[in-house]
Amino acid sequence: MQRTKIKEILTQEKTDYTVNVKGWVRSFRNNQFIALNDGSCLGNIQVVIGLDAAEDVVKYITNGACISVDGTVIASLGKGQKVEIKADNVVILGECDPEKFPLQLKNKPSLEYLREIAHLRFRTNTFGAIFRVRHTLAYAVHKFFNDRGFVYLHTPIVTASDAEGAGEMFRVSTLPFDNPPRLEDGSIDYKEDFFGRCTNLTVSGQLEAELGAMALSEVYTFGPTFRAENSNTARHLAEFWMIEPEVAFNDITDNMDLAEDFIRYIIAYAMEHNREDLEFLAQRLVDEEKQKPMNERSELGLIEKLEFVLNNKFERITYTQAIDILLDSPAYKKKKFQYDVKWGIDLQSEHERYLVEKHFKKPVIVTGYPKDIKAFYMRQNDDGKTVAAMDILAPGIGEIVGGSQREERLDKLMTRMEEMHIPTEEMYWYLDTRRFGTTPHAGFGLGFERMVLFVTGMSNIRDVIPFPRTPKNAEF
RNA sequence: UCCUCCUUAGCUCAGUUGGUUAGAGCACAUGACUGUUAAUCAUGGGGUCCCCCGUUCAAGUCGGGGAGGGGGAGCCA
Repeated sequence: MQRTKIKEILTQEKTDYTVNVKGWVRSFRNNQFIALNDGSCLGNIQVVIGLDAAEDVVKYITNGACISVDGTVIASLGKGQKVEIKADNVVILGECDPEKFPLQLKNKPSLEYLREIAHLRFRTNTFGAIFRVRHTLAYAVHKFFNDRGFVYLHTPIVTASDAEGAGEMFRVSTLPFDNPPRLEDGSIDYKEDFFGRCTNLTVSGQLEAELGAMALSEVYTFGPTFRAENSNTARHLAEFWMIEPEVAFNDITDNMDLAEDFIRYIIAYAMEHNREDLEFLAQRLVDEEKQKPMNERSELGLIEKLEFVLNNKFERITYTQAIDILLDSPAYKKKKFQYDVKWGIDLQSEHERYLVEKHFKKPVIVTGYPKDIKAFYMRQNDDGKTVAAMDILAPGIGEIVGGSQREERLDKLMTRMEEMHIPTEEMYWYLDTRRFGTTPHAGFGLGFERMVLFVTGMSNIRDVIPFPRTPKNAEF
């Protein structure tokens, strides 16, 4: 018999038909009632077996075991579920020794413990919900851009460009570690390496995305990104997924509009398609925060927070305005900030948090940063001091989007690169777009895991990617 | 990398002023019961108290060092 997904049985609520279901046992009560989950949805189907069931089958129906059930869907005789399966035949597909199985759901295992058994944590309600939501968000990313005529551009994972300065990079090499070929001055001879030059894993697909945009008009990337920073925080990964749209003819305002539409669209898509999972995650957050003092709890529930983002425009301010707000804030006057505030500084986490969580209480887009704290490719404003950068700051997450209008004027771009000691000859391919048919264009990068954090209400980025890579951790 | 907290049974955690035999719930085993919803009840097995060194008559408990993890910060997205 063809397998039926548990989601289909639970949502249709039809009765009196025969089915086959397969899944993993979540609980087995009273030698009669199996809570079975196949990952198709949050809920379990209750499978009822007779008290006369074969003993050599019953003894292998343990938490974690994988079973196949043939039976009839009937209206449940008990309370707590509308339909259940009266089993005619149960086959043990995979035994699970309960004494050795590390995942004991009744103990409400901690997120930290589950991280250590990340290969099994998919079998919990929480991680099932997270990864279904993550999938939906990823799908919505492609749907959003596809519906608007963007081309999905696969930018390279291996790159020889280290010009962007977006952080430490992972070296890609086939040279022997212990005895690499060397030049006369003792430095490593990369001409002998696989690519004939020094190569690394990409830290951003932006520069290549710009090349595509300067012909295809609208492109986006969505791929893995690698940073070899020794960052040990709940918001950083060494391997993460980044989305980088790049649009010809867009200015900084178009760029902000695109980012806002994009964020709203994928949240709305998840709200529509993963309502049950999000409601479960909302309840999880409430339960988790019960242990916190009142003043540290979220003002809004998860669902309310997402609805708020859907229904309210993001606040748009300039960097200069942000500094003025901070200087005028009670927190500044009471010397609550650890880092000083003055025009020209890079905004610290505490400053961003104040703006987003205390002052505006909604996502904030900050534009017009001082050029000295931003990357070379950002378009210089007429004031000679600032660039057309934009950062979107989200409550609880911090920077979720970083973007800019790009400097399309060759002379200004070259001058800036020279000031920042970026080799213009090596970057000829980037500069060629400004030499041959240049035009204003803009784009941004969005950290996908940070988006998943925001939507699921989780607080550690290691819990929203299946197998997190962080300093000293590449397990699984 | 810095600050801070934590590490006791397979899991979650208690363990008083340093005191003699380290506990509970869950999980597991055996038995009972059978329309349960984290099923229930009874009985039972289960410990490198993270590691090393030290103080002490005596260390899970105090001190020093180390490892791993959490939270915050920096770097960064």
